Amino acid sequence: MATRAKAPTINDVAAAAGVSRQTVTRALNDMADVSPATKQRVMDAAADLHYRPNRAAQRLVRGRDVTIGFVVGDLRNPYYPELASELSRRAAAREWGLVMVDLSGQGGDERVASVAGRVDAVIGHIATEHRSAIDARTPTVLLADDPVAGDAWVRFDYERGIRDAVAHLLATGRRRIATIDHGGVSSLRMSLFTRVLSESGLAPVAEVFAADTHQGGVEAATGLAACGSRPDAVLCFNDVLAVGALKGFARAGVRVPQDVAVIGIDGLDIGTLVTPELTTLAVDMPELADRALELVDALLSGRGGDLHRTVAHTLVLRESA
Amino acid sequence: MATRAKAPTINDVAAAAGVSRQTVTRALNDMADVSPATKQRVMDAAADLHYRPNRAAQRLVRGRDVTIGFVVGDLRNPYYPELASELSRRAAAREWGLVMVDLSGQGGDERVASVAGRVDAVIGHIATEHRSAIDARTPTVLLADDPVAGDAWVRFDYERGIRDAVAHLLATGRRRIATIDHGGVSSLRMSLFTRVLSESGLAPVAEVFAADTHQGGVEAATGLAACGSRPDAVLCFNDVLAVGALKGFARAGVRVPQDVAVIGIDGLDIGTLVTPELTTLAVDMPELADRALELVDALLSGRGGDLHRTVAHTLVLRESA
DNA sequence: TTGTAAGCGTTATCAT
DNA sequence: ATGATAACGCTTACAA
Repeated sequence: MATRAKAPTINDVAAAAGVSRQTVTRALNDMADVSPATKQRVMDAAADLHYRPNRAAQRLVRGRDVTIGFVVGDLRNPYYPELASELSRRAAAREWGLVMVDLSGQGGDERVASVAGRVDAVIGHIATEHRSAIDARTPTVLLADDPVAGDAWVRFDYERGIRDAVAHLLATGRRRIATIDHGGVSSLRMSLFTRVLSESGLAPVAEVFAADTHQGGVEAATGLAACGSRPDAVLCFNDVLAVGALKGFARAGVRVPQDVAVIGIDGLDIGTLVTPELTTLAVDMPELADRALELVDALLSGRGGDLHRTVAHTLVLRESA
Repeated sequence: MATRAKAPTINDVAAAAGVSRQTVTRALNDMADVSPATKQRVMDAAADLHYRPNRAAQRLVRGRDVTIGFVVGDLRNPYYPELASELSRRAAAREWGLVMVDLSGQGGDERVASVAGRVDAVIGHIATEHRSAIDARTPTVLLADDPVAGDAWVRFDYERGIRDAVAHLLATGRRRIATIDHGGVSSLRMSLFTRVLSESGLAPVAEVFAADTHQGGVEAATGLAACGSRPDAVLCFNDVLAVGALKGFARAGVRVPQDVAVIGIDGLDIGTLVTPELTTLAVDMPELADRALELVDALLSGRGGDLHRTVAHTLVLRESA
């Protein structure tokens, strides 16, 4: 379609039906003042030519509308759908369209660039590597742990949640604490965790890096379970990894939470699907969605003000810790 | 924005900068032949007025493009994101945009209607109640268990999968078989299951209806576990319910698969996250996505032919049965 | 009932 | 380097 010869226009239909463009519009849009016969003739001609009105043209003449793009790393990480669900609901309420782009797989850059070109604004956890793919003029709201200068963003504040988590772990007698991180270097959230831990004179007994998938969590936990001095608590980069860890430990015969406490980050629904249910640092998704859209609004309306927001994670105690 | 006074146009910028429209275009799009001074002046004026090019106009002049809408019942059921992920990838390959609409919550009808108006075609598991909200002229590809006349659709064929499942259950000595269905009346897939079962002279020992959520599954299993003559196998309407059932049984102290076998339908990733891993009737998502887009293509290009496809579910044996 | 004319906001072409 | 002048496909007055 994108490269089809040329789509029939309303003029083609008019010509085929032997009427004017106007009559076609009227017939096709069920407007008054069209004789049944003419209308039928127009409809037939349209069907015949496989005519489809050009949306861009329709919108141009009908007036402005807003579409925003939501860029996600991988739709299969439930974090994104959960956030998307909130965004979708809220965007609809403002009569904004919401386009989602999944960056997993090949050609992420192209996809980011492509969506940026089709929408009025972009929201997303956009990895640094993809940020340059976004046209500088496309209003963008970044969702990130580490704020980036020059853009509108919503950042996450783990401070309070992590302090509560550490306090909880210590209170329940955990001392051999490990982390399952993701990526090549220590993530901000894990660094923060380590720092808070050090305030109590503790240091992680292990810091393992895993692929950001369920399987990565399984493997990381398997390794941890096998290592000589097994940890008695693990903080995971996110819930997906944590759920994987739960499974890895279960397989290795390590009981959670008796032998080891497991804490995730995100507060996803899957945390309640598993047994034991996952204790996690949860983010308030509705709030996150609200903040993000609020910034989009500010960006689109050009009204200045502070384009930065912070949402805090809170500790949700369930069964795994 | 949708109702903002009126957005500044390129003409406003041109006027403000004291140049022609064309110069503005050139300056803003980094084209050649613009003096640095002029360019700067234009940029300033644009920034000043918070000018944003009208996408509809840009698209109109740049040529046709295709956007398809994917209507989902609830993004939080992992089935949808998994399918969306496939669709997204494939749509991108064809240079089609993909808009997702989550129908959960209030105002589903409006949302369906709204998206139908913004896209070139719609794909989705669209409940009968919402179908009428789609403009009759919007090409639509329905994904459903029960084919509906007059539209293009992809239907699911459980026959083979269900036969394999029944054979497996019988071969492993299960005789007291129950179902956890969803909705008010027996779903097609469950009816089929019951029918196949009857061919072996068996009938479900229980048919419970649950809310289509994880929690619904938990409750259904809890009830089944408590009932006097507990089933030794359960087929669930989908994986989300099945995972809930797994949890409900675990809580009730009923072992899976020793005491009861649990089988889901869909083949979602979450089935591998839980312990024991879920045995399920899986659908080939990539294939499903391919078929759906193939039909969209046929619809858009107006080329006739058979607009119906069938994809079969296959039994994936894991640990729960 | 139907047709004519005038845009909608942008980019492309061709002058200047 | 800059500016007229046409499109792009559609809808909405306004005529006929």
